[in-house]
Amino acid sequence: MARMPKEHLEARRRQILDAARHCFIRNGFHATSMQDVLTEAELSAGAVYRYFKSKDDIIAATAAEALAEVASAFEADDGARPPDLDNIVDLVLGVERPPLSGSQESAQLLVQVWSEALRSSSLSTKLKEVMAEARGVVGSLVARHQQRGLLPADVPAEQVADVLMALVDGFLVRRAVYGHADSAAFRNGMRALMSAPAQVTR
Amino acid sequence: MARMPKEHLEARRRQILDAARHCFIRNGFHATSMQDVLTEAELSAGAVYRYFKSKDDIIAATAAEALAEVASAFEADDGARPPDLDNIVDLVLGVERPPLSGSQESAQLLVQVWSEALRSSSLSTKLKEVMAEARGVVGSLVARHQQRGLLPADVPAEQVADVLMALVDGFLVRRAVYGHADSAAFRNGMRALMSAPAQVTR
DNA sequence: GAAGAGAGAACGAACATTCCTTTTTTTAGA
DNA sequence: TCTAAAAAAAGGAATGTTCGTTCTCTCTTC
Repeated sequence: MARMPKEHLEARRRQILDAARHCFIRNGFHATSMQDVLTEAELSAGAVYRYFKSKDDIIAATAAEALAEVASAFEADDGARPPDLDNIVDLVLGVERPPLSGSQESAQLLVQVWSEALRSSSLSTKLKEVMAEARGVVGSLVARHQQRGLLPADVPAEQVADVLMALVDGFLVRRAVYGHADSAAFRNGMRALMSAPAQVTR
Repeated sequence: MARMPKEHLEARRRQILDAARHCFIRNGFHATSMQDVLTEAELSAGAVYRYFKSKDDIIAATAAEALAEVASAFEADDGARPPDLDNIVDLVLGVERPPLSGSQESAQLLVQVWSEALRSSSLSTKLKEVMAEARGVVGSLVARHQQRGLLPADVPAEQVADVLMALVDGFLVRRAVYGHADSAAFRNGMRALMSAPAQVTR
């Protein structure tokens, strides 16, 4: 037998997924051709089809990684943290941490994942799972604030969590469309809305 | 000469755009084939290509109408209105008014428009224009609240407007992915966050 | 030397678009 | 008012391209 070391197999797979990710971010899942991916990966068709059985397979793997990135960004906030709720955007989008701080590219890919989820029921299922899990994490964060009297307790924590998560999604849309999306200004706006003492940005 | 009444020409154009809209919502811009559109519109290729010079032309027209829908939803809130800020989602998404209340379909199409804007610079430009205009409208709404002391005045109104608009976008994502997205529960969550008197949903 | 890994030509299907034909409609002349 | 010519509108087969995928052959690695 002449099986190559599996580290090399995994490296090849990664090489393909990275190339595909670039192409998909640049042109979307369906406007990207296999030839585009092959060229970007500097590999032949025969090579790529040894690691993925179809283009849809590559799309699914790319989308799954994007969702995993989101999930881990939320999971990292699970512990009993230093939570100012108006910091949640920074917390989740990771000003210092790696996860979603890949900035514009991750946001752009996530928008594409949303739109692909509208036509792929399996992707839609995964997306809903991630959202449900995140709602739980953020919901318990909200509940702790309610117990401490920092938030009105007469509203279900999950409803507040939905609003906070919608804020994150809306922020990601802005980050995807414009390149920057100033999280400090965003946090400022949140503070004002929450009637908390605000610090002026400029 | 034998030119048909222009009302019929416009009806044909509408028929094509409606069919294309359905297809695009169902399958996305680039996974929808011309044949799909022709079948849905119950027209031949020759007929459709008399009204649109290319598929990209149909995509552009569909996206432009979606953005116009968003723009008009925000413009309708321009007057000195009955504005509770936490009602903005209902206001903009139109619980009673027509604009974006087309519910899931409009939200799904808008997500596709976002993702298409990532690869079409002309669409990206139009999207930014609509966002900028909406920011102005919502910003002046915020400014009025600040003048009345309902919001901290030491934060630029536009920063608060950005947060509110991000909320709307996030809500639309939920409405696109799930079908429903309960706006009453969402408003409830906003009230809690804003420390305003909350009404319990259940 | 055996077999996995990769290259790249080849394939059929599907694609957007065009082109020619047929049908339908409007208008002008009688 | 009816008819005929003309032109527009629609149909649908045809076209050339591009797509995703496969197949065969060569090279590389254990």
